[in-house]
Amino acid sequence: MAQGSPGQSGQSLLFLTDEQLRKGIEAMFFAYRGFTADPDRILQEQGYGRAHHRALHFIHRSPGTTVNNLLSVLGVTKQSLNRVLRTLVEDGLVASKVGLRDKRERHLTLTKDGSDLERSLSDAQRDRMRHAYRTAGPEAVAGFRHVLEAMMDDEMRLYYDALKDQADEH
Amino acid sequence: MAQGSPGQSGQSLLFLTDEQLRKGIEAMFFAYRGFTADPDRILQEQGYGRAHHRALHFIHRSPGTTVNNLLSVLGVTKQSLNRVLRTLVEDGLVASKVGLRDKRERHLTLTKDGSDLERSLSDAQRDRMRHAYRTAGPEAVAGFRHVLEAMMDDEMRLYYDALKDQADEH
DNA sequence: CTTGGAATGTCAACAAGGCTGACGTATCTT
DNA sequence: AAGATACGTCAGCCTTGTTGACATTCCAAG
Repeated sequence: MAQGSPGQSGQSLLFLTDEQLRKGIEAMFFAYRGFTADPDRILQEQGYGRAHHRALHFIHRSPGTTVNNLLSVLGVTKQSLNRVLRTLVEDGLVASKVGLRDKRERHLTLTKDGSDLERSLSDAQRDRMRHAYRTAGPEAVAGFRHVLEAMMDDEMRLYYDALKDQADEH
Repeated sequence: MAQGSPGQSGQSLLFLTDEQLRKGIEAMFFAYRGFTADPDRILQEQGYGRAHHRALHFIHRSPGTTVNNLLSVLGVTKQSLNRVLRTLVEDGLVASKVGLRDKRERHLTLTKDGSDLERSLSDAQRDRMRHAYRTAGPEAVAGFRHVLEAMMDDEMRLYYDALKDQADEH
């Protein structure tokens, strides 16, 4: 039923057929596997999982962030995040400091060791991303970002934009 | 170190800076969450998980496929797949028939109920994909697919291309 | 000042869904 | 007849999601 009937409005809508959409869905599935494959290997060697990677990434991205902030961005429960965070703190990769203004808050930063691991993880992930970008070219990359941004939940796009803006002010 | 040194070859390589790559990485992260959000809601109502969705998707995509085929495409162990497959067969969503030529094989197809659930899942996922495609436009979509394909592992691209080709012959 | 509610973070227990390893049973294939 | 292949299963482990209960801290109303 959703097979775009031709001659819609002069502009071709062939890219919206169910078949094209299915290809996009499978592309997301297979590509995401590649996207996480390299960091996953490194993490496994160290006895960590993908959840640790996500925590390290966003702490690196927003040093001094609170547990609650991280919770919102990661979209998991605080109990789930806490387990991951605890091991990272115990292992000396993340520093958790009680807030000065509000002592209920914990401000999170990476230690030297944490930075080192984060770097090795994001280097691996960037290498693959760079390869994909270089292969596809600048215009494809613009389209890639465009589609992904349109695919996010509105709430998530806020976090995405906030991080993006934070990067722009320098 | 990976901040693209300017004046490389006349062509701008600004899209390969670490900052651009980081934005791409976060776009993948947030977009994938959106990508799975809608089916996840439906699945939860029915007491299933993402693993069931993947199985249903690829059985729908390649009716009569064998367990081994599915294993390769999904990239999980047979024990893991078997747990999911067993519940789907028990619940009457998937039919498992002994092979005619090779009786060791089981050929998997969706039942009426299985097709119904698969359709409701893929409708939800396609709706979001369609919205993203429509928002971004045909050229962006081409770029999107291009980058994703370059991001896959070679092995996975084989499965992706095989499925794609299968669709082309009609 | 006190007290109750809201916010923040921690501990405990459970479930889904990955994984490895070992094994059994049919069924090809040589 | 012997070995390889396809599939299923049992057992047990790990990561990472969930809910529920609880301690601490802050703030605002009385």
